[in-house]
Amino acid sequence: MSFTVCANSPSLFAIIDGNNFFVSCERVFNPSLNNKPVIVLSSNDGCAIARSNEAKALGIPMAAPLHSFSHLIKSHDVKILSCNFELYGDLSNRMMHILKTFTPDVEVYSIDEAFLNLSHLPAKDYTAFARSLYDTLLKCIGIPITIGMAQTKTLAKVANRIAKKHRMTNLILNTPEIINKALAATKIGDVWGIGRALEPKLKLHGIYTAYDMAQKDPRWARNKMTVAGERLVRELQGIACLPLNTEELDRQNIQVTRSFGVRLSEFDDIAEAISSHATRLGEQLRKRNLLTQTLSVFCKTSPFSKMSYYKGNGIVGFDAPTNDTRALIKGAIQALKQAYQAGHSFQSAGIHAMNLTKEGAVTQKQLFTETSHQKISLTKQQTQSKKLNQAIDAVNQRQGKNALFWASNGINPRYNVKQNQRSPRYTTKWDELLLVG
DNA sequence: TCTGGGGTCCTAGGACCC
DNA sequence: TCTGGGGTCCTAGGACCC
Repeated sequence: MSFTVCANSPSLFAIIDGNNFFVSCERVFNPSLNNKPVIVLSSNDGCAIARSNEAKALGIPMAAPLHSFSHLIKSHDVKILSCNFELYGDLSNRMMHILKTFTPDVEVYSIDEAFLNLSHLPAKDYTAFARSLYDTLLKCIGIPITIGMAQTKTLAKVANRIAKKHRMTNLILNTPEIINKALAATKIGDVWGIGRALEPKLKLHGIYTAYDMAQKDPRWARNKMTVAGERLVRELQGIACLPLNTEELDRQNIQVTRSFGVRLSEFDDIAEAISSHATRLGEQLRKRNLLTQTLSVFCKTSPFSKMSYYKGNGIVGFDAPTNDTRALIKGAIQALKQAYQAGHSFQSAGIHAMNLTKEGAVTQKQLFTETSHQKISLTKQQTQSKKLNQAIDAVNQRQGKNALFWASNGINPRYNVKQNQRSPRYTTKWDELLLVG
């Protein structure tokens, strides 16, 4: 793998992220949650995926399963919410839109984070700019943010982390003294790019903080951690290796995975879930004008169960790349037959589309396997499928998800996830608007 | 009893070719 | 009996992120 240090890279990066983002989204429409411990749960109300500062102070860890802190919920009146990604996604879009009014050089990094290039600003204006960004987002969307600024993305992440810890709205690392102090105060496991597996390995080499890592020779890091290690050391040393990616790239793969509301054993029940996942997948592919050549499907038992763990996989390929829901469902069920094994208590199932291509591009396989006559008849069929899928998408867009659905998804499906505490989708559903009495 | 879901990048190793 | 070496492509799996 080739390795390059970025040429013409911004001389100052900012990372902006929404504080406890999902909790903050909920608080926008429900101020009674302010100043209280609040938790947002993962799909199926499984574990904590966002915590307010008050909930963090109670010692509820990230990704902790609900049952492991149920005693705290009662004793400290912790407010519990199911996740509402439609709401979070919409507020995220609004946040990114506002950021782009400040500068066009925005990289949307995740639902709650964006990198900005601030090189165009005079040095004396950095803090005022950050303050203005904070005030605007709080006023227009109601989401508090934290801003970290430094000469590389990795250092900006360090700045952001420290700012958050000290409840500051922004922090800039702009002198060697401040940078070294910040690095020394950052545990190696808290550095962006160092995960669970690398942390203990680095400690064996006497690296406990980001400062220790920054003292290493990049060649040493490459030897121990391959190209990512070399990049990390250089970034910590202030040499930008990660560019600002302002272009939104096409997805390389799309997956739809859900755990079931209850354990399922029968093939037909799991087939209904997979059929529903294939429907969601089709919607995603069409929204992005993508086609898939290959589908893989899995079903698995719970990894936490005392019973022996089972995961089955199945894979199907299509003659021509497709995003037609009917073809996807048919292929997915075929793949599930390979993955399924009777006698297990299944906990979740998923579908994964790979080898994605842009709609309109003809593959080499099509080019050489179809006569012109076949090509014309296929095109006609594809046109009909496209119209059908478009019509269904339009109805569901207007009338709500699943207003029209495929019978194979099940009339009263047993796979439905639990979402007992979901807030209204205030900003995207007319019948769920906030009412002021 | 109860433990999420959706991504990316990188490498090693096998198959295959000349 | 003696049986190369270098290249590409693909896939699985591990690591990371949010």
